[in-house]
Amino acid sequence: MSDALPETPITIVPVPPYDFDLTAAYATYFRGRYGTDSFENGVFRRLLDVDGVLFLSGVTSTGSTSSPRLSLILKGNSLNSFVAEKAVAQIERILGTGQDVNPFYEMATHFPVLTRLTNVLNGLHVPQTGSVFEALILAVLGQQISAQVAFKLRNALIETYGPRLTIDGVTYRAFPSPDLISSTSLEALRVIGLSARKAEYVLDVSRRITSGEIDLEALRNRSDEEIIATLTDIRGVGDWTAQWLLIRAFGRSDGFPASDLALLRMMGILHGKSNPVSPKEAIEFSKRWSPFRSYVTTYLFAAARSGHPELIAPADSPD
DNA sequence: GGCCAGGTTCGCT
DNA sequence: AGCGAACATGGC
Repeated sequence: MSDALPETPITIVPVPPYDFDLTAAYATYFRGRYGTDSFENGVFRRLLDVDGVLFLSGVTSTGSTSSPRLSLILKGNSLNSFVAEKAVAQIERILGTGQDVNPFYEMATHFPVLTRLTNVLNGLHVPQTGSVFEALILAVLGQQISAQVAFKLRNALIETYGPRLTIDGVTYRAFPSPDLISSTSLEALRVIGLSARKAEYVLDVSRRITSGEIDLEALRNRSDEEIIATLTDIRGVGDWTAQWLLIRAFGRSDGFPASDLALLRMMGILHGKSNPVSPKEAIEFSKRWSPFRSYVTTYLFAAARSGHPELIAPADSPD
């Protein structure tokens, strides 16, 4: 028997409730296509880099939110059961299938503002990035500038440095590894639109990872506090970036990017104000949502981006 | 044309 | 500790 499994569908059973459409849409920032990922016509695709070998994954839903089931098809040149297993694990993490949102929903029943979000966005899990490095670079590129510009910079970086694989006439890209970025120059990074400062951050962290000085993946076993301390020692990483990584790379439940302008504005609206709350107020207020602030943050952004801005409104009764 | 966007660092008090 | 400037680009 052969251990090759080309194009054999693999079944994944997420922890319910799980809304595949919503979660996959979030993974592509509700844009359909975002760098390495696409979600079009019900198919989520991503080019995976498994130990340097590239595979195209295609995921579709074959179940429902309350009884979820996903079908995964892998395509690549050297597919065998060993790498397939790793690829499945990656997809499960990226699509957050193993997360259990029920404890969060239980807490949400105590807060009208949250109940509204969890009702409409029922089954949204928090998508994860392919690696901690990927989340870090995407976050640095997104610092301060508008989502529009961040989109452009991120795509340009992936286009320029991401390894590619062509399947059925379509070229897909994976996220560039630290060593692929390490060998570039500040000038080359500036050409694709990065500021001198962002270029320094990106190059610096890539080289420190390549040299072995930093091991971001090793942080997965550490506490939230240790992760934040280690990350914020890296040039270019402040509290905002570290908190976003807790949410999107480490899958922690209580990340909260308190200096995020969009988040502060949304929380201002929840308070019935037209101006943003201060980071201090936001942290104070958010304590009642602990330890599920990653979910609150994700659901607020999902509401704003997915065509449900009305969900972000003051509660009828105070929280 | 100016100002601000899903921040961070650096160089001042 | 706390504050202001600089940073790149695009949209209003």
